Amino acid sequence: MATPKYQQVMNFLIDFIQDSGLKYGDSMPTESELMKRFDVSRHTIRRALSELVNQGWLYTMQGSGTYVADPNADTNLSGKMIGVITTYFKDYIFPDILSGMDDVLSEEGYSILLGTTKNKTAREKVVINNMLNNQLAGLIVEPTKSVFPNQNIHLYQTFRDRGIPVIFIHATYRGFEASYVVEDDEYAGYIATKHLLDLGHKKILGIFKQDDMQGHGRYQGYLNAFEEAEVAVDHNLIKWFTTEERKTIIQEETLCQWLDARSGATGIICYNDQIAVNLLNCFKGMGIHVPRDYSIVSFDNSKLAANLETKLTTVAHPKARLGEHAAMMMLELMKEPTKYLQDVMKPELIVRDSTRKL
Amino acid sequence: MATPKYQQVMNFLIDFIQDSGLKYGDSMPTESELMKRFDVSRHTIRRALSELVNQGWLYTMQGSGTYVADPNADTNLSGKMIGVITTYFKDYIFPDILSGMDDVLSEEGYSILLGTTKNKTAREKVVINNMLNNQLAGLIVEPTKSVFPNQNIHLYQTFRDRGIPVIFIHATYRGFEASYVVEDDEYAGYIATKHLLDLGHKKILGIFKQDDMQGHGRYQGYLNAFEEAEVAVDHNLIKWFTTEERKTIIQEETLCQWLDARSGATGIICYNDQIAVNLLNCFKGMGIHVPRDYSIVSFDNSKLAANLETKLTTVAHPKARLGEHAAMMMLELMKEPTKYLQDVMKPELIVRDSTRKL
DNA sequence: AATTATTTGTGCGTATGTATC
DNA sequence: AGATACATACGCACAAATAAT
Repeated sequence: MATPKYQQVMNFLIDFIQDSGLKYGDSMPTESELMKRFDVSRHTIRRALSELVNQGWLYTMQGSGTYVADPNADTNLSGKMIGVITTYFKDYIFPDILSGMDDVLSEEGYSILLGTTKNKTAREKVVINNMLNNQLAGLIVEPTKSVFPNQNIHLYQTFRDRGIPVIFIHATYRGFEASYVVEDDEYAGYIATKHLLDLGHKKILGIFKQDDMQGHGRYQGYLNAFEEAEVAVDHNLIKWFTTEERKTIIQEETLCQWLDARSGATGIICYNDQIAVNLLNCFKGMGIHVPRDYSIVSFDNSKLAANLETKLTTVAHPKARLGEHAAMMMLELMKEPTKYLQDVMKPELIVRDSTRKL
Repeated sequence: MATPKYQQVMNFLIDFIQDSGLKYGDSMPTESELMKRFDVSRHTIRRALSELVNQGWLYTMQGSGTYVADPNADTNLSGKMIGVITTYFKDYIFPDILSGMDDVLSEEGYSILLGTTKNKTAREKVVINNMLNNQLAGLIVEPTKSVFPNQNIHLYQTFRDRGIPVIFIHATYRGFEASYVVEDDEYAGYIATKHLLDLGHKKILGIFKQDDMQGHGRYQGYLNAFEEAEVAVDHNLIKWFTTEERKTIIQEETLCQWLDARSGATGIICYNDQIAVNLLNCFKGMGIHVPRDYSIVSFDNSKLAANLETKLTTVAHPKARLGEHAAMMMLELMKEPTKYLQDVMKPELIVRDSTRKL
């Protein structure tokens, strides 16, 4: 015997449920009907049905009938989980994002299953596969190396094939239509640069991250501000760095050279607060004063920015609100998994002590 | 009929497995043996066994027999998860602790299932129950309101009954023997206070948290340092606060009164960096200078402490290392679930600019 | 190396209990 | 109250894999 009869019945019934588009609560044929249709004993039918109940396809009510189960319901034993994949979650803005999500999701009885990729696609693959093995109700992802074509996209597609909503935050993967909640990075870059231009700065250095979409977005905003102000952009003023270089990009020796070769610059747009803090520390050692010698605008408005000796002018990242929005979007998508929702959040400039009028 | 026969058989077999301490791979009685023993049909036995297989207790091999399954093995579909319950995880030290755990656990292919209690036992109960519904390989818990008798302890006991290791971090529940990784809070309070005493301070204010063990531990260390230095303790100098009061405890109006009534004090021991930061901000508005007017020592060495205008002298919390230790302990306990392990980590004093010699 | 007994897997038939409609 | 539908339970037969002889 190739495949046992009860398995044949199971396979038929699964196809039947999917093809005929049965929804939660729709009733299945009775056991005796199935006996006749498949010409097998009641025992065989019951075996098939009970396996399907166990797998979460069906549920039974004694005296009433057998019905199609809601795949997202808590009919199955496992608790409700939302997977969250981020690059990191230590320090900086991730705890706030996660906390915002938790506030919303825990209210609805969901727990967060956490995974970090450290911005490495190899780790991302491992993490996603691990998440696939758990029965998630939804998945929220901060993309890893979002500017590059990602070989893990088919894994995200697998979630959607299973009817599990996927939401990207912070950035998206190009060429992959999906729901997302992002900050308007271009606008952020624009208002940061415009602020310096408005203060009279013309020669403005830019330090941007090369391997995520945020860096590129903020850079584009930088260009837009210059274009609007009808000031020519000097591409020689831009410095790009990668995840791997993020800790070594700001060092006193190289920084000295870089600045000397670009004398006359009076403003700096800094990819984020962390880089800005490193910069300030370096400057301290070099006898460079902010904002006297350089006006600095950075991004994210992390805790650091407000507590430094020279408080940073920075573009506030929505953080907790972004997490909340993503979580609320998830709750919506779980009701209508076929939809794609988008949410672009406007950042806000916070002027502090690191910028001055020329 | 009260309970069906197959369920009676199931219950018996579960007890049998647990009581006789059967391990992974040990063989169960054969179906015919069980038929005789329970005097039921083969059908009933098979029904009981198949349910137990489904629940992950047993596995069968055709022609060979029925065997006890390894609860921690990946025989079951779900990915490997470690539950982590904390009071909060936003800002402050929790991201570091979690990050330390993640570094170790992700290496071994585990994901972290997160739950936050916001220091409320009602929420703790919900979170634990949610975790119980997921098949965890282990549970790491930061206790909620650890000084009070906790009505959720029986829930933690349930985990252990299922052979799932439970580790407490940060604090423990009184009267509940368990594995834990904690900071030596008493020692932390001792070295903080001793530092001020060594600098010549005698009248030292203390601000402590009332509803967790850390506060009490640090307070005890405070007392110990005074005792060792043979200086009498003035209990009037101590201020206690609760979770609910943590945001309002430091306010200019009340602070003024409090300090006036305790004139002559020159040092302050602050429950943690957050309180200390609030204190410094208040002092700024009141024209009080640190360390000129007061020497302040706080605890935790959070990111805040090093980036303030007046860099805080603080007792460094192991943070990431604590997370790593807890994770490594978990890996050990999963091999030997019956053991109880303990790890008390010594904190270290970091002297910065908020203290001075009298 | 082949046979045999043991053990689980598949399948049918029947009877009775119990909840629902 | 009765018909219907699922739940529990017993018994039998044979297949397939394994382990021991």
